Amino acid sequence: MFSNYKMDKEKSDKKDHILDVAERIFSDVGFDGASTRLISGEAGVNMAMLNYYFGSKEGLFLAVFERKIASFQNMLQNIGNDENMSAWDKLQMCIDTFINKVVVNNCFQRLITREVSINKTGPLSEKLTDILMVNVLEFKKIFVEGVATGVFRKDIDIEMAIATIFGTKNYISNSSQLASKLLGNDVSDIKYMDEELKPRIKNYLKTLLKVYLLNDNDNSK
Amino acid sequence: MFSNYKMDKEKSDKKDHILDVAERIFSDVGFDGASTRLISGEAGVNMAMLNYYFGSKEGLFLAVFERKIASFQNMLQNIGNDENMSAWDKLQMCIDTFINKVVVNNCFQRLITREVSINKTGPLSEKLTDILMVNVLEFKKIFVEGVATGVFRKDIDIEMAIATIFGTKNYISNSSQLASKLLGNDVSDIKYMDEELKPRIKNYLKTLLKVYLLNDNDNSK
DNA sequence: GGTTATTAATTAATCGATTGATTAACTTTT
DNA sequence: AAAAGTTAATCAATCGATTAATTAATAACC
Repeated sequence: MFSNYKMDKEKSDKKDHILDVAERIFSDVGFDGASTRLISGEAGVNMAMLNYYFGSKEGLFLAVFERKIASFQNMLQNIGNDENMSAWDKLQMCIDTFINKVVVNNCFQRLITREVSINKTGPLSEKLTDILMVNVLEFKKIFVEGVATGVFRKDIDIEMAIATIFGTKNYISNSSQLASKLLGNDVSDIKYMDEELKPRIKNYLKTLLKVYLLNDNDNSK
Repeated sequence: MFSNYKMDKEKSDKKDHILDVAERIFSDVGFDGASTRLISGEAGVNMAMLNYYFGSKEGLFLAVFERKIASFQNMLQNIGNDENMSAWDKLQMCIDTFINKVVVNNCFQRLITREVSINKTGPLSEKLTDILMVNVLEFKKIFVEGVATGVFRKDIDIEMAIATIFGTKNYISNSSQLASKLLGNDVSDIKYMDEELKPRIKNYLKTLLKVYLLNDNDNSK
């Protein structure tokens, strides 16, 4: 009983540790660039353990992916299902959640964007796309609600607005080098990221979408 | 004399052909995914020719890159240096040029975005970033001019607006699968791309930036 | 409860395949 | 004859995956 529990916990700890390391390395150098030798080496386990636990390199990658995605989707859905908020409030809150979450895990988000952009029509690429679509659809639901309730203008381009939210964020967080040159600051500096860049992105996106989406713009303010 | 010209032309044709093939393959499967055997095979040349002409696989990649980027940068600069246009007109024209150019070569743009997002601090990644920055700075110049001439509002976030232009476009064009699901159409369908999507992106970006940037918004229209 | 059989976990060594690059021989052009 | 272009063959390195052997943990049995 006790030993059973202990054993399960240790095993899961070890798996989690491998997933932690794999996530970091995948994010840094991409799927192709991350060798199983490097991952197992930095995780301090034998190379064969990766196949023993996850079947293959691709299985390891999917395990990393699935572990990561769950919590974020739950947060979005909880906001979307709140009855007491207007669509605009929901959208603002989702943007906050999105920027908070995704800037912390920006290396992981980079990984996803990169792998999805590869022209492979394999089950891996399909699966990644499907999971990303869940987030997209959460945003879309809010936009549709906003139009239906009259909070948003009727002539907005919902799909493009979604592309702007995700695209703007990706552009900043997907390439540290480019973003650092554009912004004149080191975006890998956590202090700058937390105290300046994150609030700036949030504020910008809200201001931008406010003038584009809302019916009752008060431009004098 | 004559034979010299002929020879140079044939050689350059051959080189160009290799670059054409390499560009397509690099764009489809990424730098790591593209083997020199595959490239040379599809180009119909011996594998050793790639090293003979371009020194290495990385040299070939840079050659592809540099050949591609020149014409686009010239177009942007010509627009930016036009004395007879307002900053807003320039920006609109740059957006048109950008969407036209980049949607045609979307696979190539995808390649750049992907490779730049890899956390390598090598000369290749640096060079890619530098070349991309040239385009970014062209846009920035227009924004700064717009603020200085009073055409744009003074409280706009220039860097973020740039991120929105590039980011929104990238989000649509970097993943065919995701974009197709978001838009409900096959974005790899050239007819749909040319007749519907491209005008839609242009119109959206102009409308969005107009309400965000301009001082004299006529929202009643 | 102690001993043994069974299963799970882990290791080192190695497999075949593929990678980018190079060599030396050969052909064409100058 | 010299130089440039081109080829097939091969290099060493690395890749993901697998094997067989060993150790650790669990179950079964007397």
